[in-house]
Amino acid sequence: MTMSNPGGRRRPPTIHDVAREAGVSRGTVSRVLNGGHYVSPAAQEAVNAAIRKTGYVVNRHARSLITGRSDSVGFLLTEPQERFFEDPNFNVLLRGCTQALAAHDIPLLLMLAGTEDERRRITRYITAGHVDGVLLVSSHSGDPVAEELREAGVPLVACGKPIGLGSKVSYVAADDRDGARDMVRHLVALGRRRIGVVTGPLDTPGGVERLAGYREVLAEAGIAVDDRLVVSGDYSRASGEAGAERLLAQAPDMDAVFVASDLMAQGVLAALHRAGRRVPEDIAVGGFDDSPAATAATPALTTIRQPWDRISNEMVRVLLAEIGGEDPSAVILPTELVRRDST
Amino acid sequence: MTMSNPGGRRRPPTIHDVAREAGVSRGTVSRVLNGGHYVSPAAQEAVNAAIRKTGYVVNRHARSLITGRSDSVGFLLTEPQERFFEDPNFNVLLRGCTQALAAHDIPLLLMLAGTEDERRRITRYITAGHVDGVLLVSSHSGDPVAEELREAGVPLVACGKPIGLGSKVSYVAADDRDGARDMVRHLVALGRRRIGVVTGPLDTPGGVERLAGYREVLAEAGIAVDDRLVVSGDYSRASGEAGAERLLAQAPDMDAVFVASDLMAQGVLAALHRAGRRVPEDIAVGGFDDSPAATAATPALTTIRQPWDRISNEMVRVLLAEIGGEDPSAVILPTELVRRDST
DNA sequence: TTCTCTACTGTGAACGCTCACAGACCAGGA
DNA sequence: TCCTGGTCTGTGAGCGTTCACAGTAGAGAA
Repeated sequence: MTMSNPGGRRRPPTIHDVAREAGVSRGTVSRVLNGGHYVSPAAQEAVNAAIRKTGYVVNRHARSLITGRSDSVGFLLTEPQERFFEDPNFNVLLRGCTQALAAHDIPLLLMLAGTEDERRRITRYITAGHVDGVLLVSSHSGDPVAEELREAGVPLVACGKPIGLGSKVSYVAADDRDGARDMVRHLVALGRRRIGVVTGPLDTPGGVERLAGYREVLAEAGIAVDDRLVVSGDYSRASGEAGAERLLAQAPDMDAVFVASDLMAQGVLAALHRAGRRVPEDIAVGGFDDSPAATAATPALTTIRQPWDRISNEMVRVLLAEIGGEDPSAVILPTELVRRDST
Repeated sequence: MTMSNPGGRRRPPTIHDVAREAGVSRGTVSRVLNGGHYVSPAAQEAVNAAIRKTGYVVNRHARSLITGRSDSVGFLLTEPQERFFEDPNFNVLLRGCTQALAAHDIPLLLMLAGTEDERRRITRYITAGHVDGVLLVSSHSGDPVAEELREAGVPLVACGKPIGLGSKVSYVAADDRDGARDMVRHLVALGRRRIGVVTGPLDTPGGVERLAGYREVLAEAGIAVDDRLVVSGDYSRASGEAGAERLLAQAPDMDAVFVASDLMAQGVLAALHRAGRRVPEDIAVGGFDDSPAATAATPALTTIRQPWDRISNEMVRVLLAEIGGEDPSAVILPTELVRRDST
């Protein structure tokens, strides 16, 4: 075996090499590459054979240079990163998006905008057209990146309803309110009446909506809302622990608690255990997310399953549609109650 | 405010626009962009001002087309993905690499090669020169992707020592054996003599080395190795649980157990709890990784901290060096014993 | 003065691809 | 017969950048 370029990387074949090999012109090869319209079957076949023989792979830089598209999308994280990387849902989302994009042969660029500097750098990078669109993961309101990108006309799909922005940005979200309703109805159906809640941050849609669902069900069940039964957390385990302690102090007769995330619910379980309350006998605990934390908890957590696999698929679908010229759209996906041992 | 292109994305300024604005030629702008050698201070200043004024950002596609470099690197995951995404260390690694690369203004492309199809597609993509180098996360041996990439001459840095490949591939790893030694010495120092071990998969360096460290310390302490005290897991929580049950059945007098990952250790704790053994009174448990699972466990886990932040930094450093033409190199980083409540 | 050397600058020519266009060919209808 | 319209093909131009090269100007040496 002879090596024309030992130890290094060979000069890859170009569209020209393929054309010569197939005995056709560059134009014909290009047409085959882009859908094969207006190409005779004979030419089609010759080109495909030549591509296989030469091992040709299209040079995306050259293509992007002329088309103006980059055929890649960004996955942008604007939260303080620890929180998201700590969140098991994030993994599922990232994996799902990567796979859904891979099916379209589109690479995913991971971008973290933690500090102000990074934020600026990334905004420039994106608005310069280095990605065709952005999958945005940032639930907090008032995110300047999202606003800037929207103004620059960059196709954008958020995960969860962005509070700060107008209605002109696409998003995909689980039906938080309905999920919360399901869980609280479940607790009510178990005969519980002193139902506490540990909400998420109230500047996030998840925080607001899940609390709203809780209130609605109490109202429809004719149970008065007691402010001592409502505390807020920040989705972290520690905040769940602190929240449960506050609830126990304010309302010792609590017989159930709806926690707006599984991670917080883990903290709640720890606090209840420490306080000597049995779960679910004394206090039933319902989580939200159906993350790995739910099954890891003792007892295993009854929770609301968010359809993360579908969410990531929908985010990609909506983004590609928007890149293709369609108008922004919102997708709300249903949740599901998963009953385990904590209720 | 007038909008030349309302609603859409403006045509971004080119190097030509900058040159005109600054009253110099394309060449001079290009020189400023690439380090500023052989450029007069006056021209330098004029160009920088023009860049600020026009909001110019270099078109990486055009640059890549001519330089042959892509100025991006791939982060390649060849494991069955669930496992890695379940692994908290993976997050830290991914985050660390993204940040370390961002400091060099290099985007990270996330690539998952789960199925055979994906593997082929990604190999083609990479060898076609769409990334300058690859950060490889795959601890199992016999990985065909790594071998193919190495043969194609693609700069490559593995996380953990790749078992299958020759010595010609760079890697960065924690000192597994030394970490295991520290933990087992710690258990011995506590007076434990019937020390079990739940290893990782024995086709991974982590599996092999941590077991070797365990054996070394027992030997140096004059404790005979008892095969009934050695079981293997696959780093998953469930396998830890199963492993602990097997250990309890085979060696009921066990008074300590070294578990090769925190996630497995969580499973071990659950099994011990179910069996009515108190930790650490009856059985001391030592983990490995110092992942979030360690602090989340009850009791909080004594473990070996892997320096993931340093690992990701080193991986990026070594990869960039290799892209720059340096020879492959291996980096081994020290671990640290973190004492908590389980020992 | 003239020659050399260095610092600096501008100008084609690529890089590999797509796109618009023009032309060739063949069928069917007038 | 000629024309029309569809299918198919090749060609030149150009995307925005870097690179090699040629050239200019000024300082210092001969």
